[in-house]
Parts: sequence; structure tokens; C-alpha cells
Amino acid sequence: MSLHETVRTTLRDRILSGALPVGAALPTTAELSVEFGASRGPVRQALAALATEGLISTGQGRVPTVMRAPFAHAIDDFFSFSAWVTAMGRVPGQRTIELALRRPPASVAAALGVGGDTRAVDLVRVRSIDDEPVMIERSTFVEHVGRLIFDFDPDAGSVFTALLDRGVSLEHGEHTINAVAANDQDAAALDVAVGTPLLRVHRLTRSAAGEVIEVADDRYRPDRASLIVHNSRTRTAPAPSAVRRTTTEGSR
Amino acid sequence: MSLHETVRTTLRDRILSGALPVGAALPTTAELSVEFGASRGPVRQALAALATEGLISTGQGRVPTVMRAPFAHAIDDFFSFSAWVTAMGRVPGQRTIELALRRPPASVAAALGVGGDTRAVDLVRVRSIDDEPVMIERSTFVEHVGRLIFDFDPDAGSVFTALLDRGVSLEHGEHTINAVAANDQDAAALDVAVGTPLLRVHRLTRSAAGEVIEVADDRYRPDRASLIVHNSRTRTAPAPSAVRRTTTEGSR
DNA sequence: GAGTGGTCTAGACCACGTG
DNA sequence: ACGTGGTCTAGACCACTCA
Repeated sequence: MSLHETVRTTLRDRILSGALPVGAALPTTAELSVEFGASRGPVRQALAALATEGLISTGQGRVPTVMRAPFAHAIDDFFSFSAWVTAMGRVPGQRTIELALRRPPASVAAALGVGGDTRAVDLVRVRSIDDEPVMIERSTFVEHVGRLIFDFDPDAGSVFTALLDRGVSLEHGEHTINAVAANDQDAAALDVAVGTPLLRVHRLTRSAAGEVIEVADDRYRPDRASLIVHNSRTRTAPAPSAVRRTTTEGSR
Repeated sequence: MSLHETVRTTLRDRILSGALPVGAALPTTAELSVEFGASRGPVRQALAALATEGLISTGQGRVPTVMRAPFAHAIDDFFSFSAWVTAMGRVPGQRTIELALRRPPASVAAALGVGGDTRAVDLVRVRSIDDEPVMIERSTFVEHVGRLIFDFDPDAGSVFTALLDRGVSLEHGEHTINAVAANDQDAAALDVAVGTPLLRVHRLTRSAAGEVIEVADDRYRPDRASLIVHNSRTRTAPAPSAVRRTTTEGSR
């Protein structure tokens, strides 16, 4: 692990453990440099990361202060339902409704960046926490990645990590969030009435090279799951939070 | 503007203008250093920021590549409805339904971190784009900030920027996102039927010092607005995206 | 005014991807 | 093998906060 990662995870652990309670001041960058045997560069990199996580508050001339404790130390688990649930100490579950290789509708093909006559792999699953259904996930993968799913059991665990293990690059996510009424399939899968408001997340997953790998439509029972987004004003941070708001009706 | 900010905004403008089309390779850090007369430090800081914005894709040994064009150059406008709409070239509007100084319910008082007998300022507004209602916003401010709102017209424009101008520190936002059915007031304000699914964003705004300034409940018509969240896997970036997912039923 | 974080430089080494 | 980005150092200056 690189030096700035060590500093970052160490400090996060101290906040999580209560050694650094909410409101407490962190050591100065100079002190941290001595403690970790590092120069100020890596230390500041670690603090900047914690600031954009929303754990600490920084500012010129001000001593960094603990703002809140992390739910868990997981961060980028946005990508993996299983990792997210596991990090919370709950038990994730999944039941596959459908796994098929077929020609996607034109809109999905366009999102995937493939021609209309190219086949793709559809995967529909119900995801659960402690055996209670929480989300219905409709994914479409580009063919060369989707074919890998036929080689393992999607009910066994995380498709995301299984694909990573097979060398698939899944680096960037673009999530468009809004609300929809449950349709017949949603209602049956999530055990709610038709028309119940659901939290809908439309996901576009890209490789490191920028190629679209997956297009997905996830629908959550809002009484069982929410999304939390933290952000700080740009100000001085090396990297801003990656949040943007948009209208649906073709804003550009 | 600091050097890394100059590099960042310049590159973003080039992507937005099409000078750097999607898929194009950016100049190497060495070349950018020469161009801007900077060392690699600020250049890398700028590239890292663009990567967490989701505009470019980076990686060890790989040349940074343009992934997508920004909707607009606005970034942290998550905080300001007016700034967001304006950045899209639309016309924001607002109509105040209520502005009152009163004792908040216990749950809100707790979120604000004040005692149950302390008064706070409630502000309920309908926000619109091009005269079409898009969102109903129910805010509660701590008293010493909320009192400032009585000094200006909340229908005139952005309360957010007006408060900033008066020296109020609004730095961190924590947004919890889910879906709800429209109640009577929602339905009337947004011109939808009662029970229509709405996108609900519960917002906690904090000062730089970590004090809670505002608690808000924003409800969007999902056919007119969505949220977009970009994130990349932690990997090498100096700062991760600040996104987290959570269950609603008291996960911690 | 003292001390803090924010910024920048110049140089170095390493890990990785591409040709 | 080469060039790339990723990381780190040592030192410097500035802007800001706080006592």
C-alpha cells in the first residue's frame, strides 16, 4: 500500500474506533509527517481524500477537524451490492430471474455503443439483505464480458468481483438517479404493491479505457435502502466530489 | 486562481469546446508542465480532479483519455438550484409558500443540533425551470442564519448565494436520496397526482466548522429532474468520489 | 505574530502499459 | 526498452486563523 493510502486508512480507522471523536482536531500535517516518516505531500493527499469523503473538515489556517464517523470503511462499494452489504455486517443475497444472450433494444444497444444487430447478455436479479428483498437489478453486458457470467453461478455472490477476478476492467460508474412507480415485475420481486414509489438508479459502467461494459437499471425499495452522497464546495480540495444534477428532458 | 485550478479549467474548456473530443488523448503531464510553466505537481492535481469528475480516464502507464464532455462547467452547484439551472442555460424560478420562525419538531431539532425549545426558520418554496415546477423544497435553518432570510426576498433568487454573501459558511453537504409518494401539498405544488413517485433528497448542510446550518427535504418530479453521480474506483486517485449507499432502517 | 494549511518547485525512483 | 503516470522528498513561500 502506498504511503498516502496508509495514512488515510490509519486515520479513518482512528475516527471509526473513536480514538478521534467527532469534533476533535487532527494532528497537524507536520506532526503526521513525523509520525509516518513522510513528507507533507502524502499526508496532504490523505487529508484531502478524507475531506472529500466528508469525514474531516479542512481549511486554510484551520486545524483539520473530525466531522463524522464513517458508516464503514468501505468507500467505492457503490459498484458492488455484495461488498456494500457485507461491510455493514449484514448478509447479502441474490436470486437470478433471468440470464439470456439476445439482441438488446435499440436504446440499450446505443448506450452500449454497439450495432443494433449485436447480441448482449441480459441479467435480471433480485438482491436482498438478510433475506429481505431490497432491489431488483436489470443489467445488460456487452457480449464478450457477459459471456463470462455463464461460467459461474450469479447466485453465488458478487458478479462484480467475479468479473474483476477474470481481468475485466470496471473503473468508472455514471449513475442517474430518479424515482419510478413499481411495475408488475418490480412489485412481485420486491413484495410491494404496483405503483409503489421506487428509487431508480440507471448505471453505466465503463472500463479504464472508457468502453461501456454494462448498462443497468436498479430499483430499490426506498423504505429499505437509500443513497447517501457527500460533497464539499470546491474551494481548495485537490479533487471535488463527483456529483452533478441534471434534468431528464434532454438537457444537452 | 491557483495554478492547478487554471490547468483544470483550461482543460475542461478544451473538452467542452470540442478541441479535445471524446476518445482523444490528453498531452502528457510533461508536456502540460511546459505549456503552463508548472511543475508536475499542480498538473497532476488538475488531472486527478478531472478524473474524479469523470471527464478523463487515467492509469499508470496509460495516456489520459477524454471519456465524456461535461454537461456544463459547473461542479459544486449541487448546493444551488439557481446556479445549476442557470449553468444549463435555463431560467430558474421560485415561489415562496411559507417563511416562518417557529419551534421545529423534535426530529428536526435533533438534526440541527439544538435544544427542543429553540426556534428555527422554516422556508418552503417551489422551484421551477422555465416556469415549470420541478421541485418542492422544505428547509429549516438554525435561527441565527435563518433570520437573515427575512432581510431579503427569497423569491428574488438564490438563498444560497445570498447567505454566502452575508458571510455564512456553507461548505459540506450530506444528501440522502430515496423515493416517496407525493402528498397533498407536494401534488398541488408540482402539479401531479397524489401518490406520484417523487425523488426525495434529504439534505444536511454544514459550515466549515462542522456546525449544522440547514436541514432540508427536497422533492423532485422525476420526469423533469434526475441526479447524476460519477465515481471511479479508488485505485490511484488522490481523492475518491464521495458516494455511499446505505439502508434506511437504522443501519448504525 | 505565531502557527496552520494551501500551493509550488525540482528532482528522483518505481510500476505499468504500449510498441 | 521506453515512456508514461504514480509516488515521494526537501524545501520554500503565501494566505489565513486564532490567540
